[in-house]
Amino acid sequence: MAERSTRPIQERTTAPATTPGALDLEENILAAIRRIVRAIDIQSRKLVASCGLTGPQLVTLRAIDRLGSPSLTLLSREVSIGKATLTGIVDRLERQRLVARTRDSADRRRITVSLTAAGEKTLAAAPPLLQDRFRSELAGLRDWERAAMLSTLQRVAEMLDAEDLVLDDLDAGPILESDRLERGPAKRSS
Amino acid sequence: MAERSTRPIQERTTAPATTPGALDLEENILAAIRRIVRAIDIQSRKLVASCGLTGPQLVTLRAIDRLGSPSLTLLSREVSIGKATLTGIVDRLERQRLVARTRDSADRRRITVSLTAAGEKTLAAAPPLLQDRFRSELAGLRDWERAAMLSTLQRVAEMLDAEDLVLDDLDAGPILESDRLERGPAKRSS
DNA sequence: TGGAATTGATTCGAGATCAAACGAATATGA
DNA sequence: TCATATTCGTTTGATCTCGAATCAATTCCA
Repeated sequence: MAERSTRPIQERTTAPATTPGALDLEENILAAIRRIVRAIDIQSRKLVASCGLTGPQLVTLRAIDRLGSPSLTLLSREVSIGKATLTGIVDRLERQRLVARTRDSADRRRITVSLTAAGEKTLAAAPPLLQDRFRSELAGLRDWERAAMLSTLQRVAEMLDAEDLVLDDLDAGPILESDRLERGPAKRSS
Repeated sequence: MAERSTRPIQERTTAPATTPGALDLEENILAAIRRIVRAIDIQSRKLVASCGLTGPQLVTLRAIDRLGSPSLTLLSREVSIGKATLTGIVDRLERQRLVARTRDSADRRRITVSLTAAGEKTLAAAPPLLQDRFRSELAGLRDWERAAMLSTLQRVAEMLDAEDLVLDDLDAGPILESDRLERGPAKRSS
């Protein structure tokens, strides 16, 4: 602090655009998100040590298992990862012999990805993606708290990404699946 | 839509591991976070087009402005970015002549980073970090809703990262500054 | 004083991330 | 039929991300 007084109000050249004070909120939101992202990334690296898979790799592996033998584009939509990125992830998964690429005979542009036996085995043995501490704290919450937490995260996600659904192509319908969890006001703006 | 009924309950190959149903919550939470991350990343790339700075670069620039001429380690803590990462970001910022590194004369291990005139100018002209749509929706919320949203995000961040505060070193005290916003129960676990 | 431990920053290695550009295959329309 | 458009996956280029290892400077203790 104390510094603060040295630099008056810092000349807000960029217009407030919203309510005064809202800017700080934005920065705090961003800061919280940054911390979340970082924590998940760090957890991902620990995962590598314990089972040889990174977070995105494990998420991808799970999605492949869930979807059967999806095409890359479908998989990309499912896990919210761009096709370009997914290509690299699948490359590394394939290098470890956990998945296999197959050209679709009907539509030869398509590549389907499927788990190998080793992949299934690895998947079955893989630890959870989130920190144990998070999971136990989560378990300690009341149902409505959990629901509210998820709901808030999904709300933020919607507010942020609905606008920019560009990502390579990604035109297909909404992928939202927020279980039943009523959507609240649902402010369908725009 | 319609798809929904096609995919029953999705064959859980991986064992539940906790309370049944809890896993789905985790996956949904993770999915929401992934979407948030992606949206922010995409926004970051748009930022580059509009002002030549990426999100992390802008965040860093702002923190430098706010802190005066911080050392890299302090800056690292402030923006929740590892020192290794920050070195690269500052490199690129320096390459653009927006900041300057200076060796601290008192402690010559330290490097302080400060804004150049060009950096200040760029910073003043930089657009907000979050999507306009997000910002306007945020502005449309009631005060308590905004507070609840921030509070939830911070709570999630706490639940996730308090455990893993390794990040190179990062031992110093809490950096939290969530303005006044009373912390609620404050569950000082551990 | 002088070696050991600590701290600050950088470098290295690996992976994730996206957009844009690309080549190949399929679909569409004239 | 054939040219054009669209879709699919990959490649390329740039950044971000971290931990671990490393080098330099400082502090600590004997």
